[in-house]
Amino acid sequence: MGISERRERERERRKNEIIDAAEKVFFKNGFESSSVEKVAEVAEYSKATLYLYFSSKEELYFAVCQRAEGKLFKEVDKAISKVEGTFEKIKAFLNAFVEFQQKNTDHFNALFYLQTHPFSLDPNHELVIENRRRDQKYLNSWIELIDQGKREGVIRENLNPIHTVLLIWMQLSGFLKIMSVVQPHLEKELTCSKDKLLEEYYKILFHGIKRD
Amino acid sequence: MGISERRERERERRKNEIIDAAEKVFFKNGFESSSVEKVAEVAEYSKATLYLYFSSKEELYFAVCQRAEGKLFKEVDKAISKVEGTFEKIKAFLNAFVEFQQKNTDHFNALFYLQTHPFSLDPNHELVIENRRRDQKYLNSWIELIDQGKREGVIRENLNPIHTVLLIWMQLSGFLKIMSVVQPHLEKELTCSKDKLLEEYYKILFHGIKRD
DNA sequence: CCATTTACTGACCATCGGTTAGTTTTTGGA
DNA sequence: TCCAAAAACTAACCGATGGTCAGTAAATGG
Repeated sequence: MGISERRERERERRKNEIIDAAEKVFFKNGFESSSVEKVAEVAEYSKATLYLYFSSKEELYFAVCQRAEGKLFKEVDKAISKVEGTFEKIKAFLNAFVEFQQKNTDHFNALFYLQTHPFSLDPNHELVIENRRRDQKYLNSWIELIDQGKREGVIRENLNPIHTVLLIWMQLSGFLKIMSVVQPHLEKELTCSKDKLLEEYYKILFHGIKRD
Repeated sequence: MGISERRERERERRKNEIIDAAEKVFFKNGFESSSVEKVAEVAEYSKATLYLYFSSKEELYFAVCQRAEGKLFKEVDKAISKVEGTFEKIKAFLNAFVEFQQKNTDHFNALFYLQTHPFSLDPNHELVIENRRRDQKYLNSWIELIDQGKREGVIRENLNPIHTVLLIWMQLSGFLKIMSVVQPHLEKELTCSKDKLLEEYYKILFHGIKRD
C-alpha cells in the first residue's frame, strides 16, 4: 500500500514539527514553566491534537531531549575523530563536552534535567528503550577507549575501565551543572573563573588516571 | 512585654510544626508532586494559614532544606573531628557525605534539588542570606584544610585550595546524585557495585591531589 | 455512494498555587 | 467589666494547567 506509507511518513513529519515547537518552548522556559498549550500554539495545533502524537508532557520532553543527546554525541564524536592517542581523545572528549555546555546551554540543561529529575515514563516505552540502547552503546565505546589506554600503558593498570568511564562522566556532569548554576556567584565572591577551575580539574583528573 | 515574647515563641513553634509536616510530604513525593494543600492537611491547618507563615511553596521547601543541610553539616563535622591529619579528614569528609546520602536519601535529594533547580526565591530573603552565609563559612573551613595540607606537604603544591575544594564538592555531588538515580540499573547492566565505584573514585582523587 | 478510518478541535474536568473577605479568639486599656 | 484593636485562622474563590471526551470534517476504499 503506497498510501498508508505516505500517511505514516506525514505523521512522522508532523511529529517532528511538534518536537520543533516543543524545543523552542522548553528551551526557553524549562520543563516546569512550559505549558502544553503554549507548545500547541507554536506548533499551530490544538492541545488535544498534541495528545494524539505524544501521550504526556513528559513524553514530549523526552523526545526533545533525545534529539539534544543526538546532537551532543555527534559533536563529541567529531571532536574525538580529529585527534590520535588515548589521552588526546579523552581530552578532546572533555573539551567537546564543555564546549557543548557553553554553546548549547539549553540542550545541556534539558539533558541534565531529564537525568536527575524523576520522570514517571514507562521504562518499556519505545523511546526509552531506544535511548537506553544508544547510551549503552556509547558507554561501551568509552570503556573500550580506556581499556586501550591501559594496554598502551598510558593509563594506570589498577584502574577498572568501567569505573573510570562512569566516574569521569559523573564528575564532568556534576562539574558542568554546578558551574552553570553558581558561575556568576563564583566569580564575584570567590574570584575564581570557570576556565581556571576547568584547568585544575584536568590537572587533578589526568594526574589521577595517568600512569606514573 | 512578656506576652509578645511568648507569642513570638509560639509562632516560631507553629512554624516548626509546619516544617515538620512539609518535610514528611516533600520527602515522600518530592517538590513537584507535593501540594501545599497536602502539607496543610498533615500540619492540621488550612492552606490559607500556611501562607501566613510561609509566603510560597518554594519558601516552605527552602526551610525544609535548610534544616536538612544543618543535619548534614553536623554529621560531617562530627566525622571529621574524630580523626587527625589532613588526608584523614578529607577521607572522613567524603565518607560522611556518602553515608549521609545512603542513610538520608530524602534529605540529600532535597538538597540537591534545591541546588540544581532554578528557584525564584528573593536573593535578599532573610533565609536565603542566612543560608549563603553558612555555606560560605563552611567552604572557607574546607579551603583552610586543603591549604594546611599543602603547608604540611601532603597535597601537591601546584593546586589552588579554592579550586580543589570546589572540584571535590562538584565531583562528589555529581557522583552521589547520579548514583542515586542509576544505582539499580548500574548493578544489573554493568555489574558494577556502588562500593567498588566509590573505592575507585577515592583512588583517582587521592592520586590526583596527593603529593608524589 | 457510503461506512470506516484518520486528523483534528472546542469545551470540559480535576488539581494546584495563591488570594480574599470574613470569622473567631486573644489582648490590653478605660 | 466592656470593647476596640490585633492576632489566628479559614471557607470560598481565582486563574492556570495537564489531560480527556464528544463530536466534526475530510480522506479512503470497497
